[in-house]
Amino acid sequence: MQFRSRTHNCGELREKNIGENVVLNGWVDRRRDLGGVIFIEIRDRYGITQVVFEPTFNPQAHTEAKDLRSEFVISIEGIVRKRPADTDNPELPTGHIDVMVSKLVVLNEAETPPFAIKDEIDTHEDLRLKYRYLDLRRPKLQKSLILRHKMAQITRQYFDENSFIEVETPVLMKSTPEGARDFLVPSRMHKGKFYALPQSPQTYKQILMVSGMDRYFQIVKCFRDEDLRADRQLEFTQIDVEMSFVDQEDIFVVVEGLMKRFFKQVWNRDLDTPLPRLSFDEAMEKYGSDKPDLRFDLEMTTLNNVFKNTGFKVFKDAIDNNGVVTGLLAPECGEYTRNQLDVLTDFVKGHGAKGLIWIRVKNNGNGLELESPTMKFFNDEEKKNLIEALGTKPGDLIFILSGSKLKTLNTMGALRLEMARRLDLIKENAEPKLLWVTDFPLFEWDEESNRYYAMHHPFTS
RNA sequence: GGAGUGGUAGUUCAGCUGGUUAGAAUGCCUGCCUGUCACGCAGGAGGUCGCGGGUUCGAGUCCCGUCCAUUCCGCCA
Repeated sequence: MQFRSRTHNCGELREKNIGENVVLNGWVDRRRDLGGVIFIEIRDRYGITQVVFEPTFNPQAHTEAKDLRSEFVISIEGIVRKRPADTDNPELPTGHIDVMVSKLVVLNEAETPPFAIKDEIDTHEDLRLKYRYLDLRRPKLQKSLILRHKMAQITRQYFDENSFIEVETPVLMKSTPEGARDFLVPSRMHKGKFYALPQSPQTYKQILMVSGMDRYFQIVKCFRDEDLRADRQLEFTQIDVEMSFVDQEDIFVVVEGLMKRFFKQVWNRDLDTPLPRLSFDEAMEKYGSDKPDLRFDLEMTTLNNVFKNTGFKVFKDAIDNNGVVTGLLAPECGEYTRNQLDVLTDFVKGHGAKGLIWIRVKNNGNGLELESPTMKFFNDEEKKNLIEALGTKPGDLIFILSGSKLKTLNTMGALRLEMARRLDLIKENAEPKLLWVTDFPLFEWDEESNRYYAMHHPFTS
């Protein structure tokens, strides 16, 4: 069948094109058959354009258009027209015009798709993955791919401007002792032996530094054979960088420069630099995480000083064993029911805590009163100091956890995030809060094996 | 490796302490409709209730097993 190749994509026609004879190719996004007139929205990755079939203009095309269905791939030829008064669609960039069709060619028919090709769907991921080619037609996913492309371009340009060399490193390599499990590939030539897939290009980039390459980067796929999480895949891409003859400050400057450029060129936002910095110790004590979410204010407070002479055995044991007593103030949660508190107790138990101490803060007429099954273990001075340390008000709820330091702080950090979710503190369009976490310990004490083990370090892995 | 939650129409879900013909929305099909844009209106089709076993007069519903999905812990960072 004869048809012309496309003259425009589906996102670019404007009022200045009125009167032109154009050819569009794309997928049928939506069909509105009014009987006498048929509107088809035709979609490609650039956008959507409404095309019109009218029997008085072209009866044959109008008749053929009755059989169009979702996701048919079509080619249309027609005249760009200004839409009649009051029928513009301000939602579409192309919404001031439509195309009166003189010729329709169905390039491919389609079965009814198992889910709608639009952004707002709640179809389960397994079905979306089964029909990945359909899912990828959705504008949202197309935007994601385009975003990745754009960030890769920015990354290459930025590092090139700063004298970095992009080097591809091998994918089939010898196993190296990183933390995670290696993916293995059996070797045909060396029977019984295996290649490992890289968890990161760590060893190669160090060789490059020794070789005098001086500044290297790579946008590189890495593989870790560990159990999945919602935000964790077996394979992922990282921007890998290494520099010689530098100190920590130089690394901050280089990376902040890249982040600044991402924000500007991708979202047209100005990112203030230098970024705030937080030491690992401070991050753990205040937020219970080495990657704290600062988009909301809840902070944890270490209470070791408040309870340094306590008679409460649980706290005393923690403090004597170099552990921690940490508190979290949940504002205006004093009305939480016993049932809600039990759910939260189960939550921290799931993270390895033995239990959760909760205290309701009340007003008894002449001052604050703390109400909790645990209160009998605290003396008046401890109560007073606790109120002071947390700055609590009537109606608040206090949580306390105690135990070995990192584990307990981590658990409270998880509770902090959980409370933020429950209190809806993380707003949908909240400003991103970037920060550096510095001064990571090189080794961490492991209680179970009774030995130190190496912690990962943000600049080496 | 462990724990929780879920699996019912193409899709997303409802279905109470077990009880007549398993529902809704949307999608799909048919008809009507010349300016819609989530078009509208009328009608219709569509189900091995994940699978296997058990309890019961009777199971979508309760029990056991199993598979799959998902979230978290461990793990990883």
